[in-house]
Amino acid sequence: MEKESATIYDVAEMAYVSIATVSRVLNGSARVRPETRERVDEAIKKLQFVPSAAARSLSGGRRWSIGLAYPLDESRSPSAPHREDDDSALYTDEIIRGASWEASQLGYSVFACAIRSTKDPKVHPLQQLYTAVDGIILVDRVVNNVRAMRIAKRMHTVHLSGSGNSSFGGTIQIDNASGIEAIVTHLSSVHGVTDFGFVGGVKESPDAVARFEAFTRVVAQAGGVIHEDNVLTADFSLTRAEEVLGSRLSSSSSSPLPQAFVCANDQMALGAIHTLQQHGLSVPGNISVTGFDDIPLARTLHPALTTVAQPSFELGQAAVRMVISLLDGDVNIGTVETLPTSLVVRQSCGCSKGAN
Amino acid sequence: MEKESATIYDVAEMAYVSIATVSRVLNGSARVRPETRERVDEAIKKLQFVPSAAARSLSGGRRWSIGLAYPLDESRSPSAPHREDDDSALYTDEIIRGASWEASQLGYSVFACAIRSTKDPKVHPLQQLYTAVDGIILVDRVVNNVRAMRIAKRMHTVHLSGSGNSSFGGTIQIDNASGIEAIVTHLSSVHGVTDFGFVGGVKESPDAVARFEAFTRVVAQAGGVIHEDNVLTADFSLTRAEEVLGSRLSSSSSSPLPQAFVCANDQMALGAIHTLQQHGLSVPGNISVTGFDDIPLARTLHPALTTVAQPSFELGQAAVRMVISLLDGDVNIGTVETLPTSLVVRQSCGCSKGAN
DNA sequence: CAGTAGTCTGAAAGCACTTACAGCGGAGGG
DNA sequence: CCCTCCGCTGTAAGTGCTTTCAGACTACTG
Repeated sequence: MEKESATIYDVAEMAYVSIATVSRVLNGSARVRPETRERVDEAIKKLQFVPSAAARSLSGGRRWSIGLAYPLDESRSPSAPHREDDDSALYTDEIIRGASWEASQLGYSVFACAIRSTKDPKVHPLQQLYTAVDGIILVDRVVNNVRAMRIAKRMHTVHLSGSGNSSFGGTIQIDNASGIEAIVTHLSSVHGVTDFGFVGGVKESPDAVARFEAFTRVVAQAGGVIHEDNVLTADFSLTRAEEVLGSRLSSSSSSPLPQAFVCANDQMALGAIHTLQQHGLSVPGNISVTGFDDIPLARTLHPALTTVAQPSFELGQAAVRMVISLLDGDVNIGTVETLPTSLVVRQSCGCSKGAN
Repeated sequence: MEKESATIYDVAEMAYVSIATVSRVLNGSARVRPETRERVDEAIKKLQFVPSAAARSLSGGRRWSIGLAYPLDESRSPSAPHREDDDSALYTDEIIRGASWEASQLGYSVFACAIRSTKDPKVHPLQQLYTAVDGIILVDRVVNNVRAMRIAKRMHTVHLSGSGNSSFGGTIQIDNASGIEAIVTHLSSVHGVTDFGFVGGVKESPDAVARFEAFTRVVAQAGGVIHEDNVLTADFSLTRAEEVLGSRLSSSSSSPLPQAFVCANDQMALGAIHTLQQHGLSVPGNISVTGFDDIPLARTLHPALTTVAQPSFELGQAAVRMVISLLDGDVNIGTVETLPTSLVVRQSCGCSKGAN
């Protein structure tokens, strides 16, 4: 069953030159006499020769490809059907598209590899990947920090949505702070909200932390208040958000409900809206809810979700650009790039349909 | 800027053995004395050694990874914002997830690589990809047949949604015929449709051809009629479908409009519905419209689209399984596997909201 | 016409593995 | 006690490329 193909030796033979010359033609680097180059090109075409990336990379050349590792949601198994709220994956897909597009502009290609966190095979997929590429993009927390460090030690790495404190590669992050700021400011100035609640994510996520910090800061600046009972922590999932908010509503808290719940992502906002409605509260009639991410579902919902859009495509592009800069030595380890977010006003904040 | 890592030599030195023995431990193949093996394992751990996939594959070993090439929609560029009907991409994403999942079950990883058709760089991304993997999955028509042949010559290949006449690899296709059959039968027996119209795709697409053939055959079997004027050809896109249907409606045709338009995919069905509504026709009041693919948008539409669901995830899984079988020699070149489709009844055929 | 700079090309040394093949011991049989 | 065999390990060749170094040749100079 073995397949075989022409090698650089075959080309050299056919063109009456040495393999070194063929290599030069291939890489366009050194000066080769035009007629020689032509002979070689012809032989390449005739033999349908394609240089082996394996050999090429072994000998230290560039592979012109960059790897992108992203988490494969475990809920996506053959047994589990597509879930409505499972659109978090879309976020990743869009990043991959941005990365692929940008890479192709720059003469690279990206190999995207899904990593299953629960699976720990003898040889990690990431290891396969990173010996086949020039640099690696790590989406969010595909791997733990230990492994990330290990990878970064032998491969140029950029983290997407990382904490930014990574001294072992580049980081691309979005401007969580200004996104939250826009939300809170809108709520405060347009809807007159002064009493705020928050539904946050896990503390391990840099994004979650950044969003919460920005939240408390901006609310204080706007002169609003936050009752401790109204600061909830879920794990970025819809169901967990429903649980924590459910128990908050059932408990006899001393503080009143806030006028608005700011959620750290859209999934949790959906959960929050659902739970509030179940408890007989109208959104945004009785209480406003906002999200973060702008997943596609957010716009078709009733009420449509007011949220913060992340430039997913651009995130991918920026990551590719940074990896290549790292490769070329144009940029230093530890560089952090922050991409802007934009407020998307819909109805769940209290704005009417046509507004903005 | 160079990164470096431990090699097999370092491990050998630390464990007081030869590199051959290290290699044996790595591959678990030959018999190595337990205590020796232990020493080697220890050294590997201590040095955080990871074998270079490049070197490994150069010397003939398996890479334990398979490539997946898919088309990158050109409409997805930085300048073009996300379009509502652009969900065709989701189909691919789901295939990739299925493939990744299955591969990880079987100890492989998949590298997904987006191919831009309009871009023809000096070195094709596919070439990068296929020297880094053991086998390749080609989604739909990422590359033309010539290139596909060339690839298949030196690499085990399986086509997704290919024509199936490919003598140069395996093929996974969906059961277009029974999907269309289900649609037509439903339309005929439940809604009493006898006069059918069709909105088809480009002739180059095996899927388009198969769907149209099945359509004519089954309508005939059901005793229905098809007026030639009502057989429209678009290119799988929403806008093109709007155009061709628009000119059909404006023209003074001798034949009446059909009772139902069967469309070769969902995008075109959306276009058809929109155009019909623009011309003052109600769907499904005056005319039924059906799709094919079951894109997410199909269910949130008004009216919700009756369509045929493809098992995208399973498609990916099957493809991976077949590549590996090809690799192992368990299956022959030219094998074709057909996956079933399922009818999804919603409202655009005329069924009421709660039905089915 | 020798000297010298400048072009182009080839030989060969890696790169980090896998895998015959050979060799080295000790155990068992004659 | 020698020979054979077997289980384990090392030697070395091969994998397809890049790149350094040096050589061959041409084309100018003085």
